[in-house]
Amino acid sequence: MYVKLINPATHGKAAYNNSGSSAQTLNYLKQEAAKDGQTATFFGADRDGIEAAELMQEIDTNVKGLRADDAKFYSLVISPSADELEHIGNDEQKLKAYTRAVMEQYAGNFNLKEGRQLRSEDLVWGATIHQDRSYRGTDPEVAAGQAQTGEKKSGLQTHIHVIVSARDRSQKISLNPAGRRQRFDLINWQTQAGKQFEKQFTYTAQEHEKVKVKPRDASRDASRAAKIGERVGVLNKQVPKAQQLDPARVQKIAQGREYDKTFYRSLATVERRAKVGEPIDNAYHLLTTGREQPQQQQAATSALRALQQAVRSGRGRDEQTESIGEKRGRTSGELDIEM
DNA sequence: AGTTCAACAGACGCGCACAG
DNA sequence: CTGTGCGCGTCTGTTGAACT
Repeated sequence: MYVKLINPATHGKAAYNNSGSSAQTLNYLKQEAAKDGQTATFFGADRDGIEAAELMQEIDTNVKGLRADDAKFYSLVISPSADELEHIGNDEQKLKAYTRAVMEQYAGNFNLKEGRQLRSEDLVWGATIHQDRSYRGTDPEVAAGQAQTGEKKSGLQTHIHVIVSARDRSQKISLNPAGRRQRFDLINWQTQAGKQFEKQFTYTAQEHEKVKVKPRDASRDASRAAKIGERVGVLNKQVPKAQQLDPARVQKIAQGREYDKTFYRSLATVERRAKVGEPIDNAYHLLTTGREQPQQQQAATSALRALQQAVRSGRGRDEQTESIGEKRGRTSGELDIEM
């Protein structure tokens, strides 16, 4: 199972521009369906047969609180492998049921304040099933002369397009699946979606059908540590004795943060200050949290904020993930989605 | 009520070093 | 040569608070 969030910026086509009306995107999906000889009707959480115009109305009016250039909706593609489609007999009803389950998971993956949970009925969304895919100019088969742009791909190519509003139904919560991982863990959702298919249809996924998470590469940690040690040494010569840093403690912080960007950014900040003779007495705090000042807690509300802060700084360092979206370096093409 | 601001941290992408 | 990963500058989304 390959579940994808389309990035309109890198995707090139205007069809996925999402900062305005959804008319363009829906129109495009309609056209594509027409090419397959289908008529594009959409389905939602609890009903079928929604017309494009109706969905457009829903999406385009569910934008209170969003700014002019903000994303108003997101385009998702749910793309089972040919084997998976085979397994369920390419059954439209099963695909709909599956999409509904995946959208339930989509809603559930948003981490909201005070542990609020969203259900799919809190979302505004609609989906449509496409049966075919065509070759694109960027496909390797086209480059190799084995296929022509626009030519239909063979085999089962059924996939599902979903349009989901960037605001919840109450228009109070922004729902951006492309943002921070603490807010919405895209990889986790994609993984869940794969497992959902296995569970829902009693299927055992093959390795290549699963989301792969690359573990962090620790092989260079030793050389990182050496470099950091050197930098701390240089830095310590630039500050008065009382402000000098304990190299071992700095190493420990670096290790704890898994040599992430926040650590390096903070280290660079401390170095810059040491160089111009500014005090660096908050160095340990800065290196540990990436923040200059501890969160002050005057009111009860800010206690919660501090807690969230602690949670944030305590986890969520990037595990490196293999690109399953539109990141550079993708060459397989096998799972690439025809829009 | 709605809008703007400031602070912050994660994501993105550039330029570079290095391996094969 | 290409591909990959690194460090870090920059961009962007999210938040609560301070403004209308």
